[in-house]
Amino acid sequence: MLQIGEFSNICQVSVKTLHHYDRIGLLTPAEVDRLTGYRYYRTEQIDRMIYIQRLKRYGFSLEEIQRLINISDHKELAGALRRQKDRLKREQQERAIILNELQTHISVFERTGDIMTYQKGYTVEIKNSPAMNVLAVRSMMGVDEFGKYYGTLFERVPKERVTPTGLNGSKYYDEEFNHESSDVEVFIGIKEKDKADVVMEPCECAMTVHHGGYSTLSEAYGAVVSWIIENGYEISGKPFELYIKTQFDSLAPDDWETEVYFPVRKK
Amino acid sequence: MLQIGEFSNICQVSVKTLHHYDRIGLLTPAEVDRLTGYRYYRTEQIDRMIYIQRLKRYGFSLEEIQRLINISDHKELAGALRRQKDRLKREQQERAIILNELQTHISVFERTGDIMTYQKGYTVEIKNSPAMNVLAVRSMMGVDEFGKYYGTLFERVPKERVTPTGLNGSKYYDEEFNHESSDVEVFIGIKEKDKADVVMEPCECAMTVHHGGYSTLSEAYGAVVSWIIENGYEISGKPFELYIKTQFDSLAPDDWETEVYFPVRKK
DNA sequence: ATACAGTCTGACCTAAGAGGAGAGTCAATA
DNA sequence: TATTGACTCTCCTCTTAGGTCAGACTGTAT
Repeated sequence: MLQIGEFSNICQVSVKTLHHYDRIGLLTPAEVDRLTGYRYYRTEQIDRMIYIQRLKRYGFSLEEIQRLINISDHKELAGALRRQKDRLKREQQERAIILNELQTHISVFERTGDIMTYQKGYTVEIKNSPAMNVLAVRSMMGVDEFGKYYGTLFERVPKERVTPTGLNGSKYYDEEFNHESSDVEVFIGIKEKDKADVVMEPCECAMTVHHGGYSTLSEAYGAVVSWIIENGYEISGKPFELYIKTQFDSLAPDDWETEVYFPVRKK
Repeated sequence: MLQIGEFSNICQVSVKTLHHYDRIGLLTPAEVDRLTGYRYYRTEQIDRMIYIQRLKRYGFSLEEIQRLINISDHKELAGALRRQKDRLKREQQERAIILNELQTHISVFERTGDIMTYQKGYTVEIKNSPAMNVLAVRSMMGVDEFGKYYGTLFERVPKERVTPTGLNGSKYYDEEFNHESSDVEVFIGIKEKDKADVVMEPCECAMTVHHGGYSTLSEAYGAVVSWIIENGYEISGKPFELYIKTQFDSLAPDDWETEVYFPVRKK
């Protein structure tokens, strides 16, 4: 039987952590002295502790670890691990993009001496949005679900014998911003007007082109809205984006291109 | 003047976030109605908000962002950004190692059907630790500072005209485990006994070899301690590690090799 | 006048422990 | 046997970056 201090040492975790795990029932000591409350652990519990630490390194929360430990089905467990692996991979990619961005930002800053230069490069102009016939689906969705919805749209292409124009985008219906779920319509342009879900008429828009990954798209939005206010226009409709160059053109995030449109009218 | 809702929309942050930033003084509205408490923002503040969001993406805390915004010196700011870049890079590397580990773990699990197999592979044996004469430095340090201390040791090699044996390691004096700072002695083996800081005599040890990155070293410790208890030995001294194959042999983490020693005696 | 959307403050909640206070416990020494 | 010092206990507060109500105002449109 090991005292909590010895056990903590062996497993390389703090006593505080063991207290915590006991409280939440993730790893309860093999024995607890009724009188003194002292916790005693068995050597067999080291394995469990090490397993827990490993799952924690893999990025699972303690709550998830609880569940994983109680899974007896091999396939279920393997599935959970594989999903976590995919999650980690996606996160790695996102962070790689951010790192790249930071690197660029630093070099721009060192050349120009202005920390804002990097985000001020938007040229906003008034332009008629293109007329488009689109297949569209509108729903509450998180940013990471866009792909799913585009999938369903592209599945309809052969079924409904329509011809994609290659011009795809999404429109934001939200009044207030929310990260997890927004009211978004994603759409793909098609040639056949009669088969379209929605016909988007051209309208006067303030527009800019965003270069780079989507994590900085809000800067383009900010730039356009600032421009609209400062130039005596007002917003007259919901904004939308057109994805001009994307990952599907096998380009790196740095080379992606997105057009941001805000319908406007002169005040 | 923009209401908080409009401003939140433009900048793609929630109203709550704006409340929060106001409270901590990171971004206070240009005007607050004395009577109603309503917050009003100016369009110029969009830039600042966007800058804040950008720094947040770079991984700075709000507190750090406060400080960064008030830095007027270019070099200082560039330095902070570069340090952050290095931090992100290091984290990326660590996560890449973990991802690799998880991948291996999954494939081992799918082959063996046992989730523990991966961490049970330690062969513990009784062995005399090698006699060593070492240059050593002992201090309270965090895991990430090891490199620094090794640097100071290697600087002494030419100065004191000693001959490294290539056998390097560290010894842990802590009773209780602590992540941020442990009482550690790092040492490098040298040939000259008379010039050594410490002469490590051979002693009976329970020993195992750990393959892979250092994040899982605690599993080797757990394995050895378990073995010691189960095989009727007791720990008679402080444990230490010898780094046999490391990054300095230009190997990937998977191929690193570390020997873990625990001085023991038969009970 | 009323409805309703927008906003306010304030209180409590999150994950995974860290830190500390004050009290009790264990084993070895004087 | 008494005491010391190390170890452990419970309980409390604190951390980040906001999210989630509740209850009360406010502003505008009908």
